[in-house]
Amino acid sequence: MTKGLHDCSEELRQVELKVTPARLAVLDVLEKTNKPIDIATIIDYLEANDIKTDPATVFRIINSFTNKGITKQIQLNEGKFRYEHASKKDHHHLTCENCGRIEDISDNFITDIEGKIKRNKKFLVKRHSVEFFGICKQCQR
Amino acid sequence: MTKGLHDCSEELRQVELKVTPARLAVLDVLEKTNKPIDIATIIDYLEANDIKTDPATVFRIINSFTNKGITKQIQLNEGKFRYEHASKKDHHHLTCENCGRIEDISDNFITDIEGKIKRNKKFLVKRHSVEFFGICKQCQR
DNA sequence: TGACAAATGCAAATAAGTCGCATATACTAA
DNA sequence: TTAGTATATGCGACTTATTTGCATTTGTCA
Repeated sequence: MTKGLHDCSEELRQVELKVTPARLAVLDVLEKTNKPIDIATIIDYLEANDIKTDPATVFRIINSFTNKGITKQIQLNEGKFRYEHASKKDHHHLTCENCGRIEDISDNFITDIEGKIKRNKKFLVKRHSVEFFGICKQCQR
Repeated sequence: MTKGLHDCSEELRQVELKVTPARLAVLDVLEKTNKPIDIATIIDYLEANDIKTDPATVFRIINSFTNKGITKQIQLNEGKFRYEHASKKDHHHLTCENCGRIEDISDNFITDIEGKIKRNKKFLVKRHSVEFFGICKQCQR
């Protein structure tokens, strides 16, 4: 049993989710990928690693993860959701509309704005989604 | 022929889209609503106003509008798109997770960030999506 | 180890959106 | 004003993303 797997088991127990092979495998992809990933990609990964699961199960797993705060649901103006491990520090994405590459940028400005929104609008911000779309360095050549 | 209708016709001609009843009606809902609206709501409105159309047509209309820059596609972490008239000045939304109300806030901070992104990351931002979710004033009581 | 709740697999259902094709309609130019 | 043409629409089928019900399996914990 590797350290990696052990950590993931802990993570599941802490949110009172049973430790199952499918869940460990999904946690595994999320860690390996480190970018917002869609369900189809997760399923491909599981298949490639001979972990037999049903798509419905993967959807259920990801939903339980999101409910428990293990993952965050993200939308990049596609007709589907992507997911990212919630342990990543506050950050946003730069999505290249040409090659699809997704870069991260740190979030060191939204907090101020949320304070402003609270003062001016009396709206209590609980979460935000900040996404940038454009052309990445490589594709500008 | 009302002034309203005439304006909408102009808007369509300017982007080389033929002026049809369905398109005028969709432009009409978009103006009346003034908030990001989903396809189902547009269809409901058309039905309520006895404008006979097929859902496929509405999807096609909205897509052509978005391609021509008449509307903007927006995602509020639902499994679908919403659309908003592009003539609205740069702004973002505050979506209440309790009652669903959508408020606007003006955008007077993102421009700076895009300059920073360009300098630091050499990523050329072409558009952004900035959404806040939380609890609105009314629902905080 | 056995019981029980929770997780999974499978199949079917739903929702959002797309596509092909035949027909209808808006625009253009005569 | 009208005929011709390109475009838009309606309809039906289809795809993709996601959900749900239900029977079965599997973690967990005493």
